[in-house]
Amino acid sequence: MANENPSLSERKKLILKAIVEAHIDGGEPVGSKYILQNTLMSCSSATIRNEMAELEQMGYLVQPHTSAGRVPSEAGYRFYVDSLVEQYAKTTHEVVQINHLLKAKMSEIDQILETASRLASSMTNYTGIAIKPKASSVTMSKFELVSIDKKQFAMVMITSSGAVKTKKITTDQPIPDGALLKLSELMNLLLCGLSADMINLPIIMEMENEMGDAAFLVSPAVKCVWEVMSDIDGGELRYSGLNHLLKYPEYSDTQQLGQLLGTLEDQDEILDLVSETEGDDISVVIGSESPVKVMNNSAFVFKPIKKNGRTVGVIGVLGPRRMNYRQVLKTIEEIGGSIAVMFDEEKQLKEGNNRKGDGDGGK
Amino acid sequence: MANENPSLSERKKLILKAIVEAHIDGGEPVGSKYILQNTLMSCSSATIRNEMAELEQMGYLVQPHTSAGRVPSEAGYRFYVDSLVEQYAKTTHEVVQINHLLKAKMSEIDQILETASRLASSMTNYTGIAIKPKASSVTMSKFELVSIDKKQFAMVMITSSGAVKTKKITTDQPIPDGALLKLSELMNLLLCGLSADMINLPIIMEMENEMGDAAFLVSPAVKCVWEVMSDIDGGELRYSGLNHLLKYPEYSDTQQLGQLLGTLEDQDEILDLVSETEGDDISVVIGSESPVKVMNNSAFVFKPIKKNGRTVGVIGVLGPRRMNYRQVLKTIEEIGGSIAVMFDEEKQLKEGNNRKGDGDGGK
DNA sequence: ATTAGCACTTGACCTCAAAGAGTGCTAAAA
DNA sequence: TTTTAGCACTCTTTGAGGTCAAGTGCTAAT
Repeated sequence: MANENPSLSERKKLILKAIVEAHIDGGEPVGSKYILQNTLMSCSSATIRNEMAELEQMGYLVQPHTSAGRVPSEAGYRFYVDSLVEQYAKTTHEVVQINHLLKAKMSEIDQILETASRLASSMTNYTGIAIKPKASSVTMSKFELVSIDKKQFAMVMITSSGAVKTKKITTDQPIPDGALLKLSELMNLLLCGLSADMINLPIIMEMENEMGDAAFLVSPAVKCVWEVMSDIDGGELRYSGLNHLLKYPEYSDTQQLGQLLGTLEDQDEILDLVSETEGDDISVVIGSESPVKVMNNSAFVFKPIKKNGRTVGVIGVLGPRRMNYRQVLKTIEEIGGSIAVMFDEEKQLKEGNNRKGDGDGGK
Repeated sequence: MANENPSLSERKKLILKAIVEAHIDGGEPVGSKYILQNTLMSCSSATIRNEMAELEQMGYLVQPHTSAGRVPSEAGYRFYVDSLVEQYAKTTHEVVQINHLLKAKMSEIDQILETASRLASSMTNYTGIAIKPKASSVTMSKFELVSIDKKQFAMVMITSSGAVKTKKITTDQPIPDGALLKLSELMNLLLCGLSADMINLPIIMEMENEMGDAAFLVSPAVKCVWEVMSDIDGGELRYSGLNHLLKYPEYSDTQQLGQLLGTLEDQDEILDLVSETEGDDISVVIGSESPVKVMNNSAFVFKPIKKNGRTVGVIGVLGPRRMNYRQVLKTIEEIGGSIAVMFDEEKQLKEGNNRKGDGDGGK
């Protein structure tokens, strides 16, 4: 297939590499003069031109038009990539961060909001937005430990708001018989009702003390609890269906679109905008009614999602100012309503339970 | 604030509404003649022009330039939206679907892939892609039921691949004492090792028979199991960081960008492209090397994610053909490696366990 | 084999005029 | 007093023509 690769002279390789990298960098055709200046070549531009002409004949370069510089062809990129492919090496530094992020799971609310955003986008053909404001003061109301095998168990946590969280925990040593039962009793006794910052060293030490020879289980378990609780906190903004915006000529100016997206990335501005608008009902922000300047040509329809009276998120739709408000309003109302119903069902059941048998895991 | 709203004559309202809707539809300034033709107005264009002039003076309309039609101003949209806001009503038909989608949770693999895609995008400044191919033959290896309150319990399921799934189940009637224990025994006995399509009516009937007066628990529980198992199946494609593409002049042509995104939405083409390329290693598809025509100016770097020897997903980066291959290759390799390590840890632990004590939840 | 110099090609950019769309205004009609 | 018809006016859009700069290919000299 690519049989002539080895037949490239060293200088040709150097020139090809220089062209590819220059083009990657700048995006424009690169001329002989540019190469001369940006690489340490001991020859003139004419020589480079000759080599370039040959490289073009071989199929590695392409001229967009007669008097433009050269651009790498597919084969050119292919050669570059193939000769590069052995070179990359892991930078262990970044790997740690990757690992951390990968292991962080999505919370339940996150998932609902994400799905809602996706839904809103696909139903309206605009961009769906989901915002999770900074929540706080989550506590656990019940723990349950489920053995998976000798060295693994799952921790099931039920939060004060009734959400069920699962974490899988892996230990170095085999788990002694009965240790899980003991640990779960202990956690239900000591950790229920505590917010993340109330779990401190004395509590952990007491737990380790009580656990005896299975004390090694305490640290990872508590760490898990802590992670889950802090996972629930933290404001975030998700959007989906950006591609829909491209259909509208308002955003054919890539500049503006880029700015708008930048604003979305920033998050803070949108979060401000949303938190400014109080009330449970659906809101419509049109153009410069918002403090965000970039949104001059856009409109933003959104609705807070309440759970037990507290705002747990916002879902919405972002589109051109001339968006189909009728449809969007309907859709957001529907999705918001659906989520509210979901939460309401949970709430009613919990209240019913509180009235009948409170304090089953009491502290 | 908007005090003069009621002072609009009926005809003005009608015209304003027509202009807003025409503009929503077409995106261009709308002239008097157009309105005359597209609404059933019994007057001439001159009359409409007069009204439009007045509406403009009132601030509801705006002329981009002297000889263009009118475009609704912010106030115009505001008036339209406000007068519309009471009108939207729920179409209960769609609500059902919304509910269904909202309640579907993300699987663990999904979350990892999603995070990976996000990571890849933010680390490379191109578009991150995560693909979950059609998986199959998931079975459950253990069930555990955890009571939440009188009418709610959580079902913890451990799949054959070791993933932990949780579903919360809400019942109409209070759950009899001991019923959960019985049900969990029954499920562990009858459902372990079965794939989704092997759970059939006879099994369910036997379970209901065994459960006696708590038979009402069986149906929702089995349904849940089934949902979780089919949630794990099904190919899907996620991408994130589309906005990064806007930075590159290759995609400043909104047309092309739109087509490319359309291809991504289609999913099938990309799924084909990926499944065609076999092997564990990182792949680079440059431009028209791929069968997808739209990708002429683009390149796609991806790597399959294996778990226990089976491909469970693909992560990758999509960008302009002149992407920074060095960086992208490195990043994908890193993320892929991190995921592999995560899976490997799980695998090793499971194997260690299998050797020592297999069949703890045996059937 | 390399280099210097020059003619040549071609897209980018600017200007200008013609065309087209839609208005505002005025005067007549209802 | 309100509506309508007609017409001049304004402003964008489009395409043609012309200049400019970039970068090449080629030839002749080193």
